[in-house]
Amino acid sequence: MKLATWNVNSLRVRLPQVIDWLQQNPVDVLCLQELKLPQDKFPLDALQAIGYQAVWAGQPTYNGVALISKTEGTQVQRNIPHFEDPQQRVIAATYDSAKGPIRVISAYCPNGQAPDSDKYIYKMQWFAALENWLSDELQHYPHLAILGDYNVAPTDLDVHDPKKWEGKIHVSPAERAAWQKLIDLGLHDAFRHIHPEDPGFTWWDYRRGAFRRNAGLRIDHALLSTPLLTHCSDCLVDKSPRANEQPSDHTPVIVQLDL
Amino acid sequence: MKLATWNVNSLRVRLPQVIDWLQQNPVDVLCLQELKLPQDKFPLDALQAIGYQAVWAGQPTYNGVALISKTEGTQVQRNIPHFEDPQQRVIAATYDSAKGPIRVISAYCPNGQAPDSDKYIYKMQWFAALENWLSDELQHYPHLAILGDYNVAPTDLDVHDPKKWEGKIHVSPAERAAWQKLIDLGLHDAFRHIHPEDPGFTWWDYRRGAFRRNAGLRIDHALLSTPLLTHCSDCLVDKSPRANEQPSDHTPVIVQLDL
DNA sequence: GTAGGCGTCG
DNA sequence: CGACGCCTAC
Repeated sequence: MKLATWNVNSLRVRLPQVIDWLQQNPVDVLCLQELKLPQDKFPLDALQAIGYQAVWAGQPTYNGVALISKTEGTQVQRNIPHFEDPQQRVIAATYDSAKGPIRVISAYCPNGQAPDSDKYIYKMQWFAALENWLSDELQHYPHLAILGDYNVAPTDLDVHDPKKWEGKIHVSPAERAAWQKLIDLGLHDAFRHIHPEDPGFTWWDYRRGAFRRNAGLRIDHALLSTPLLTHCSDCLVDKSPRANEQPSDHTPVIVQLDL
Repeated sequence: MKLATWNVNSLRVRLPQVIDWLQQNPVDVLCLQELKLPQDKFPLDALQAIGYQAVWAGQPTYNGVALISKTEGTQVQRNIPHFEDPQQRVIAATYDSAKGPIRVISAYCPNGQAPDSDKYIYKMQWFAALENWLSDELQHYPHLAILGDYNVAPTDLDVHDPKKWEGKIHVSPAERAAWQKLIDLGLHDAFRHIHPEDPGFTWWDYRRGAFRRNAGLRIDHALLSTPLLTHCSDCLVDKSPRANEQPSDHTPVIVQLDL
């Protein structure tokens, strides 16, 4: 079973690339973030035409997440329960595997703007709510995978120029502490587990030729529950879509689960 | 010698189509309208790369005209003399031919919005200034051609559905009278001269599949001075660019001058 | 319907 | 830099 995550930065604009990518990479579940389209504008037909199903949570202009899958997802959950939020940042569904149900979550964690901003406070509250919810989910679903754009680079290895990023969002101590709390729930960073030394950047700023200079961050992650990690044989970043014509600033991360 | 006119509705967007069209149709002078780019953003390099020169008058967002030519134009005139106007709607230059100099003008006449609007008044004033200037120009340049988007359909033959257009801009009596005053200067409608019966639409609204239904207007014209008309052996509308992927709403008009 | 700007976001 | 919504223009 293959899972993947991709912040597409507008599904309307990126749909041809997503279709193309899925045909080249027929993963079982693709988690999307930043759909940037209202609930009723989701391009379900185009995805069904290539043999995929989908569940999604959209809103106009901002955010929006989806799960694109070969089989139908059940127990679909939009947003974090008990965390009232007009922003659509989470969708979860359960998929069948040979080893029983797998809970898959697509998450678009807040960006946080700047460490002294209201949006940073929201980011921290959001992570607290996520952690609280995940501790619950892990009770119900031992096989749990949460993939998405975390907007956190967990360590300096995940940052092209740690000096430059000091004191900025994505790397601040509070954000890294929030990340650690997720890990402490019994979740594992699949890419870092497989590649202890590879930076594995997943995002490059559109500006100043960041991709060309490989001036990136690793902020898109696949977190796996301990029982799932035992089945994880590979995790990789597919840099190629970042070199497309009209690219997203993020690129996909793929996890191979042998089950 | 071949002259042509094309309202491109953003040269930035249409540049590849213009390059392509010039390579298929290596006219001597191409008059462009609605560049929609500031003076310093004109894509001179791309045109030079295919062997063309250019003079232009740009402004941000709106209007803007150019003369793209194989040989250098001289006595370049931007705007109508003695008619102060921040809107860039006219550029003129002189080109050499076997029979002596030819004055070529690219004109983007005002749209006029609606017959009861301020913009309509401006349109009428603009035409008066144009007429005044052209009577002068004709004294200096017996071989004069003024090509462009006139935003006037001279007769009902130039309108797909004259009933529907009654009382609207492009066809109002005052606009047609302004057109007639240009004709009365000793200018001749090249297309209508060659094709007395062919509607020869040059513009189709982007909306409601107007091009598919051929619901167009003939509002782009080549006017020739009497001495030039004697050399005019053909005039045609090239509808093909209107069928392009991201088309302008206008399509080129080409004049063949045997000199 | 298809342009370009602006302001906002990331 | 490149999304979107809103505005204006044609």
